[in-house]
Amino acid sequence: MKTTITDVAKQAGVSMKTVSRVLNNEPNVAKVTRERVMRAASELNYTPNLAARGLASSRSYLIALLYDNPSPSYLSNLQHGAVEACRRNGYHLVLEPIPIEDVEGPGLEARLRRLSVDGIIITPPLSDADHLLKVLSTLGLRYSVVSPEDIGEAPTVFMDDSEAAFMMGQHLIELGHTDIGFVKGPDSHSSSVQRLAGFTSAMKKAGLSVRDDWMFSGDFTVQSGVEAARKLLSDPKDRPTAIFASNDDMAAGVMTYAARLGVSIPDDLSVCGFDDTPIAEIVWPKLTTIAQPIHEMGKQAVKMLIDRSGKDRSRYKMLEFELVKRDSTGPARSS
Amino acid sequence: MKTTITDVAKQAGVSMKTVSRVLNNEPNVAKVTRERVMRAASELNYTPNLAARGLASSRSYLIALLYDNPSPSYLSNLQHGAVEACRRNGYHLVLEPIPIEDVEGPGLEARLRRLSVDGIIITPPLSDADHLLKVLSTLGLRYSVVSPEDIGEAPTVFMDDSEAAFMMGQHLIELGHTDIGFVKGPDSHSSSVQRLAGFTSAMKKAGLSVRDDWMFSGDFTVQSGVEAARKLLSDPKDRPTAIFASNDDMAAGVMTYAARLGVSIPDDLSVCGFDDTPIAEIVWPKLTTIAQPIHEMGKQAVKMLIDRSGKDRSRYKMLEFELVKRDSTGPARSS
DNA sequence: ATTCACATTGACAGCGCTGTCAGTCTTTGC
DNA sequence: GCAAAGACTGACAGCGCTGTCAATGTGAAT
Repeated sequence: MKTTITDVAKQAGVSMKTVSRVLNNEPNVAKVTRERVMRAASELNYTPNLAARGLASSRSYLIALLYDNPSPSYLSNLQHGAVEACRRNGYHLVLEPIPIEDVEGPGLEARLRRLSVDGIIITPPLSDADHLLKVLSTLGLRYSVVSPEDIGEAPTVFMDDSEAAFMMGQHLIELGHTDIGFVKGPDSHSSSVQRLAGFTSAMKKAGLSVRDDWMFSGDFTVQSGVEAARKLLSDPKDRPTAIFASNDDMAAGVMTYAARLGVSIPDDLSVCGFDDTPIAEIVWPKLTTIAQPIHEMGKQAVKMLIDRSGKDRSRYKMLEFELVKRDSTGPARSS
Repeated sequence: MKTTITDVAKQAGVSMKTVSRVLNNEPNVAKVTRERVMRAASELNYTPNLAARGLASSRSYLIALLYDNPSPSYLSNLQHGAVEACRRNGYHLVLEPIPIEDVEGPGLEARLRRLSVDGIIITPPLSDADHLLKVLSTLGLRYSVVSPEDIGEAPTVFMDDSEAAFMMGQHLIELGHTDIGFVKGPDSHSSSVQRLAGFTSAMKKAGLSVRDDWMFSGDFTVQSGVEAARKLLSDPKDRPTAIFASNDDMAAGVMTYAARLGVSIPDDLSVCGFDDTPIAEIVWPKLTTIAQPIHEMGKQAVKMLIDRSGKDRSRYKMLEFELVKRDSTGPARSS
């Protein structure tokens, strides 16, 4: 029933190997031969058997995406980018959730070994799990990392979170704000650290200081943004005039709480976020934030895995972010 | 370097075939033998070669998820459910985006054939593409469908969109609303049709009618919700007191526009959505909506593919929705 | 004791493809 | 014109596993 390479070979009057060569775009096949084979293949509706190919060539044409519970929109963007790059090169993307708490566990190594893919993409927060990267290296698996930091010796795709936070800080400062609150992300994410650092350095450069009691840690959820806002805005006499949240969800939380309090944005309070997720356009007023090239990161992560021998041998790729000014930030009230 | 089944067999002092039996949990292996093999395998750190297994058994242990540009949170939920079910059964999930406009195209058949997975999951809006389902059947591929309608003869997982919309309609009516506007989704999604039908029937049952000029079509985006609200609320003298949007994004759009207009929710206007995406908790006031068991749908879709011979032979599975009452709907103003 | 069913095991032949290597046929350089 | 280099092609041996079928051992049934 199923047509094999042998059938095609017979039909085209050549050897199996030649058919294989044509199908894999190998050089050194005469043009006529190539065409004859192509025709035969399409006449017979031939479809290569991936398992057989994999067995013989020890390549699976699969790439795994390892992740742990990121925000849906982040994951979805990254995926799209990755899938797109995969498709363009004849690869497929398989999903592999790894709870970060399992990273140190015993089953991990077996699980990774069993994966049998041609390449693995590591996404935050897994990128911060040194142990994972070490195991991957030990097992000799190809992988690339999407990470806010360029660590280790694996191909890395990243964006300069720190620089972006710096620019956002400057944006607020240019608007005349001096009393700025900050909502941090969890310390375990290195992007949290980077973002804080960028903000702090912008403040320092402007000769401003960051008040400890205007700095709260959230966990990247809307709820934690609300909590942070509750504290930051507790004293009507002594409030920041701007709040920089480390991601959009927390910024949305801050805005929600401010609205409930009757604090008007951006007149009484400027708010900005980070990531440019869909919420940024949904909240009102629309959120000023940092747009990450997440889609592109997914693409690049795959490319670095596939272009094994390409000319572009750079080990890392830094992508550009964009400061998207919308309506949630405005000039500081001249009090 | 790589340990093969032969190595394990040697180490355990049995034949390859026996090792294979143990690894695949086949019956008729003596307990002692089984244990000896297990030990040998783990001592050697043996990992089966998937490609070889696939070639010999013509099974890939892969399941493909076909989708076209759904909302990130929908996709992500469904994926998680599907991946979870896959993992539990030793399968892996591969992503396969199919732009709906390609469904009728020439490349589709080849692409599907080439996929070589053990099962395929079709998600909306692809579930409405009859041609796609037909091709899959023709090719003899196993597939299951996630769809608001139970059509065709393939295993189907669904939720009663119509019933849910009916209940939401009743909810508004019970609150005393009689002037209700509706924001439809695109006609090409059968869920749009179902939701409208459910709403209409609730209205009819209460002896109310749906005004044509209070009914607008959106495309499931926030922006289209804004547009619809602009029209629905254009005449301050003659406005609906409640608006039922066919999904949360459009509901959020309606709320944003209402806020801009100074129309207070839920005092002046009740708004409700459908899907219970994360936005529902982010907007203020929080959105009354229908929670879909999307995660569970993903799981079931995989299960129906895998349990080929299970006892549970029912061809479809209807899952329960939940009407989540939050703060965006309230009693109609007694004018 | 003898037969028979069934549990347990192993030998062996591929699954459909690609890597290796060797063979033939053209070019090219001088 | 002749050798060397290159272009093109095919034979063949597996890749690592599972399906088939036959061989053996074991206890129950007669």
